[in-house]
This record gives sequence, structure tokens and C-alpha cells, in this order.
Amino acid sequence: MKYWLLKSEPDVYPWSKLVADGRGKWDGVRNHTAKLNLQAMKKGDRAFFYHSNIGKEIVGTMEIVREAYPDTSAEKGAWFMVDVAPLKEAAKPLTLAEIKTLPELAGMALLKYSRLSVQPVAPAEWKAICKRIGVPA
DNA sequence: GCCAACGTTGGC
DNA sequence: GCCAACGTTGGC
Repeated sequence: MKYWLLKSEPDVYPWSKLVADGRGKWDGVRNHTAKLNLQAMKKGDRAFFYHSNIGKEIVGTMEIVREAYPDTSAEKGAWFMVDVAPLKEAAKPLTLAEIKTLPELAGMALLKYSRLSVQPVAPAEWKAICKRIGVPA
């Protein structure tokens, strides 16, 4: 199983909406590196939901429930989307500011490639973050 | 094929 | 609101 981090601006698509819907389509990704990550996802992989811009924190965990398929929001070209379902809400969200202070998370893609909206998370990082936010790894 | 200009993302 | 990072576009 692989681990990922997906970013969304909460005023566009917040965690609360995903929870209310029970399942969501992760579309609109228009960056090639992010696209490759979407295509590498397997059903059953896990991902963090990160609120960018507002909040700047990891707010919950998700499961990939449908592997990459053509993005229905794309006018042309081969962009892809996946479907996700919420797993656990963070008992205590982990902010970007906190992530920067933790040595075990210093290598995160989130810090190095701040603009990448779909990025991989190392297993050790996944475990450390789950512990911090109070959800089962 | 190079590179300057420009647009977008996202943190501050 | 500003700015850094970085991807894309277009002139040459």
C-alpha cells in the first residue's frame, strides 16, 4: 500500500464536504507531476487531506476507492482523476508550521515542492503524522 | 532549442 | 497584497 497527500483549498472543496458526501471525485488536477502521482495510485491506498491556503493543515485521512480515469472536467487532453472516501478525521489537525518543526517530517515533499497538489508520503511519515493527529495508521 | 515574459499556486 | 517557485507560452 502506498501513501499520498492531496491538497484542496477549503473554500473550494473542504474536508467537511467530503465527509458529508461520503465519497468524492478528485478532479481538476492540471499539473503533469501531480497527474503521474494520480496514475500511480492503487485502490486501497491511503491519503491525507490537506487544506491549502486557508488552514494549511492536515485534517483527515482518505482511501483511494477508484483508480485514475479520464477527468470529466478537462476540456481536452489526457488529464485524470481518482475517487476518494474519507476514513478518519484528525482529532488534532497538523499544521504546516508544526510539520516544519518536526525532524522526522523534514524530508516531506510538502516542504520541498510546496506547489505540488498530489504528492507521495513515505510510510514513516504516514505513521508519524497519524500518531500526531490521533488517527489509526 | 533557448530564454524572457507571463500566469498560477500557495505561503507569508 | 506581495512574492518565490515553477510551469507554460511565444519570439527569435
